[in-house]
Amino acid sequence: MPFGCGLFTILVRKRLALKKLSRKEREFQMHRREILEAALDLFSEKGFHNVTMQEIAKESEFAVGTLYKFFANKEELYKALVLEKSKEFHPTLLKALGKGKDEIGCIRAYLEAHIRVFMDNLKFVRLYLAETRGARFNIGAGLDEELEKKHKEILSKLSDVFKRGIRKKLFENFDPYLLARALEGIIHAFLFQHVDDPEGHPFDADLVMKLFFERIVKIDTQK
Amino acid sequence: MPFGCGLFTILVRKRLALKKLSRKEREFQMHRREILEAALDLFSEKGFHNVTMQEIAKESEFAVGTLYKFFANKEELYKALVLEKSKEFHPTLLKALGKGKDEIGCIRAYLEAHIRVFMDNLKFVRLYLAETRGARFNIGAGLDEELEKKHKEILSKLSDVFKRGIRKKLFENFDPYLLARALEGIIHAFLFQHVDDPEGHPFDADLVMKLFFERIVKIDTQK
DNA sequence: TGACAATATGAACATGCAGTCATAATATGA
DNA sequence: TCATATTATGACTGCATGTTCATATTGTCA
Repeated sequence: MPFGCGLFTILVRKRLALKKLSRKEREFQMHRREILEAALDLFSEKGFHNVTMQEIAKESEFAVGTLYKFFANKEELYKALVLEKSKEFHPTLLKALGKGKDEIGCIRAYLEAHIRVFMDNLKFVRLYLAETRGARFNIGAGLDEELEKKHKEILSKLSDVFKRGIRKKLFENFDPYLLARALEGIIHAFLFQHVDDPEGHPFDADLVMKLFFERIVKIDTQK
Repeated sequence: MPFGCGLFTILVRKRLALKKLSRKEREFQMHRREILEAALDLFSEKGFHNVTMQEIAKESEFAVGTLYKFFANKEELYKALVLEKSKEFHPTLLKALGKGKDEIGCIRAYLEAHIRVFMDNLKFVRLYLAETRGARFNIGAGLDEELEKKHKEILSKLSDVFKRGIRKKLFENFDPYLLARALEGIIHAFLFQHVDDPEGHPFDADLVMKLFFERIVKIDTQK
């Protein structure tokens, strides 16, 4: 029986999770991570359907059969990759939203966290955006729902911040949810721009704050 | 030899393009369009890799072999679909950019055209955004370059408008290219929101204009 | 109407790849 | 060191699907 399966092992792992991992378990997790890392390189470069298990095997220096000791199939491998990475990000972003002194501070903290986290993980961002935005054609089902839920949660918390700001008369009375969407849209636009051409138009949290919050027209020509 | 190939036919088609098409030619184009229409339904629903030629054949009510009379292979079919649709949109958007009285008017006209065109073609928008944003994993090469060029052209013209507005002291002095990106980001964010939940948060050109151009904060708490 | 050309058809073929499993390699511990 | 258990391996299999082509169907015109 392969390591890491079966009821007994699950119980053992549960127990160990609270104390410390056995060498076996550490190695198992290490190998798992190596596979995911190799898979990330390939998937982010060529997309789910243009990567073969052979390639992942070669890149990670395991045999094809070994991959199936860690993941039930290609789809599960992909899901694990996207979901586990996302689970690192989402709490960071959510936490950041609670860190400001006032509502503007919260938005700013969120922005900074967002930019930092994404800049540090550009390879993953390609995958994440492919799943979050655009067409999510990569897998059958299961990934969508889970990611969608987390994404909605962030949008919801973000619009709560806007809502509070509006109630406090800090912000103009726009639809808070659309404000959240708009902010996200600007961030993504800049991230894309940056991915396309990292040297081109540098941007940071300051710039996004100014663009988003300050008025752009000087004279009032709105009808 | 299938209809529509060969030097002679090309010359004939060229001549006819100026006058009118033969019945044969009209039928050929009609069938071609029907295939593309069926393919659009399927691709926009399931993505390039999850649609088979069999399915396209069934949906379009042609035989598999017939599809290959119109398109060299699956990839060419997909390319034709995306490129031809894009070629309808891009000129509309570009033209709209020249239609305003002043720079704000141009942006407004662009926005209205953008929203209208996209709303009328939601099925295609899914594909377009999958190719334009996010990961463009669908095909080898060839589509990317052409679409990218057209997309850059619009961004460039859009930032020219911002540049003129800044020079005229109509707009604050932001990087015009980033303004263009930001506007596009907001539009896309709202479009996505709309695709996800058409009843939820309605938006129109007015709203985007206000969100983009008007300041959002009431009191000045910027650092 | 019939003879020929143009076009459509879908069963069959070829290929690529996800997933398996008998065997090899390695680790364990007596 | 050896017997046994554990884990890794990659050649192989089965299937899905893009593409072809011999045949059937339809259109054309005398």
